[in-house]
Amino acid sequence: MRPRTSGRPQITDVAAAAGVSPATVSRVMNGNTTVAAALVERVHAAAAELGYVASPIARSLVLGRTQTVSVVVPDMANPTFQETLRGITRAAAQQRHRVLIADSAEDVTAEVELAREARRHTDALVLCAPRMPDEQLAALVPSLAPLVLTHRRPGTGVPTATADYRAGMVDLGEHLLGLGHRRLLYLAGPASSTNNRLRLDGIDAVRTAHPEVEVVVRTGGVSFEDGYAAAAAVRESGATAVMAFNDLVAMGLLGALQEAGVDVPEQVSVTGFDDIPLARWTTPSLTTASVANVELGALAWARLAALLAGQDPDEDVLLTPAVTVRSSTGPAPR
Amino acid sequence: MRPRTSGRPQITDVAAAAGVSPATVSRVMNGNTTVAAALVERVHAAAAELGYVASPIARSLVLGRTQTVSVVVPDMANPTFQETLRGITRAAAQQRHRVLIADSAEDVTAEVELAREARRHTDALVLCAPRMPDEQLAALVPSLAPLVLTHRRPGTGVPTATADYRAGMVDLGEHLLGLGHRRLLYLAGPASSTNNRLRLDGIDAVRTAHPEVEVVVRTGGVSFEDGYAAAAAVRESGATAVMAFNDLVAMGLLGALQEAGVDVPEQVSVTGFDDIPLARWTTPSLTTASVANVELGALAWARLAALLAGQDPDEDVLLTPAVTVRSSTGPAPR
DNA sequence: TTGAAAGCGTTACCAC
DNA sequence: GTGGTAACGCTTTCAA
Repeated sequence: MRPRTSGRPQITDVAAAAGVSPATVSRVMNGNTTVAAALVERVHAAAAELGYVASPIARSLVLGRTQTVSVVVPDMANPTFQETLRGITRAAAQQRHRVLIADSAEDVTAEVELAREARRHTDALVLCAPRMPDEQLAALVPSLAPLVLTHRRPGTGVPTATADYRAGMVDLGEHLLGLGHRRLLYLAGPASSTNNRLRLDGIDAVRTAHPEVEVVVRTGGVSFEDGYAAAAAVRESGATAVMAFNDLVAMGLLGALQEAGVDVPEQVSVTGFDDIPLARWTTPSLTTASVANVELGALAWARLAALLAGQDPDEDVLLTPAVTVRSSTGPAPR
Repeated sequence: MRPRTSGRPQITDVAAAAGVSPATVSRVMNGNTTVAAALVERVHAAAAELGYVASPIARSLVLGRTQTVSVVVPDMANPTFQETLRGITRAAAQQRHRVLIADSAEDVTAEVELAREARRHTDALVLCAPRMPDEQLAALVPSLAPLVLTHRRPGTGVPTATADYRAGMVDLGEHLLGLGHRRLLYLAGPASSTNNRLRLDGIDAVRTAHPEVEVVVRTGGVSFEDGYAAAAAVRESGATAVMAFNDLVAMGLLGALQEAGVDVPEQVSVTGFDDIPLARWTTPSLTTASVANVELGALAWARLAALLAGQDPDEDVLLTPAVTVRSSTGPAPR
């Protein structure tokens, strides 16, 4: 016979101490009301005495659920995913669920296996901004369900919570046009990125709505460094307003322009995207499109919770980013 | 008889398909070498055919381990803990361990219960910057072990990985003194915070080493807003150099000073602490003490891994923050 | 080398 | 109401 592996008291210990059967202890611990008050009392006393808490693993095995969900993010260092993860975690905690986290480090191959793995250990899965192509995702869905997506467009039949990047871009564009700008520059993100694609769609919508306006697109990037490096291209372009792919790029650009003696917003207006916490604190503070990622996370959890409860999740979420006007945009020069 | 709860193939299915016993399947799946090559072959084929993967829950129950550890952080929105969490997660993933995350939202009461809860579900626990007092922590240790602490001083007998905030403060002070500053101001963090206590110790060390230097202490805070609000106090103090509790406070101060037309570093030098990702991108860029939190996380994992393997963890980590000189500090005026 | 069977610690069905 | 006991899906001892 093997020695008892855990030093912790078990249900049989409590049962013996209370002079009842394990079944009764289980009933009491789970709040089953069909137990005589006297026994309930004795069981609680015995459990408290021994410091008994049921083994979650054993419960998971018999109940078929872990009360835990997994979240797979492409990059834990990215503020967007940090916020989303926070939203999910806090919402899940409210309903006594735990969150297992997996970071794919932007590796598409790893992402697939990580998702499978993570899902196996938990009851459900949130894929944040999955990088894998639609077909691959669609093929995975059955084995990953219950599944919710964030930062990715609906279309796979999976409940989704994301932001309307296209609309955000349009709104930023309109803001700049309203300030009199007629020559805009979009510093694009990675060509392969869905979110960049959506922003470009927004740019196209602006072009269509305002044929008199010129919108140039240049490759920018995703990071401070990329934005910093784009300063030269910005100055050459002759644009009076620059729309960066995200806040990081915008901040890098801001720094480079300042160093070059270019006044923002007097000479050039700059917009970001995302409204990361620091956007408010740059000099000048950054006009950007605020994406409510924490809320997005909470909404993703709500859909997952519905799925777990066997209910139909609410319809897909498409949060419209709010244009937050700060000091980095102003009237077009001259 | 209950219906089979999971739709997934089980070990008995594979055994049947391969014409062997479940025991043999288990042995093959776990790489036990005492199985005949022919059987190994057949089992692998059957498993692949059925898409069999052993249930982690069932394995956990019998093996007594989950291959999962918990990390409790006081605030997921805090860059320090995000970085530490990332360090832990990535290091753990390398050794095929998962991470369960819990956010106490700076609630000391919740922290204790959260830690207990999290630990029950996993093999071990990392407490990041636990806010609870020493005695309470010491009392909890037995029930939480294996346990590792980050961002907290050793002393409880628990393996610890933290940064030497005192030394960082001293080094920042010396940097400023080297620039000719003779009147410094420290914008203190929360009085209850251990990390503020350590920084104050550093301030005291500077005072002792340089009796001719005046170091004023004012309550600052922890956030951008706090730093922004401290600008007036800074100007009144007459200090030529300000040491902020952290980068966030320093950035808020930078913004307020800029708005007030105070030149940094020409009129006032400013230092932060932590070197969060954006410190490099403020204008002017921020001189600060860099704490290698990702590395700290990895080191915490290493200690936890040792504990899990039944080995003695390496000695406690006390990383010295590196003074990173950027543009927010310069020679004292006049 | 292989298989039977006894756990791992619960829950829930079925009797009483 | 309460207690036996068969699952839950796996690993590992023990025998053959």
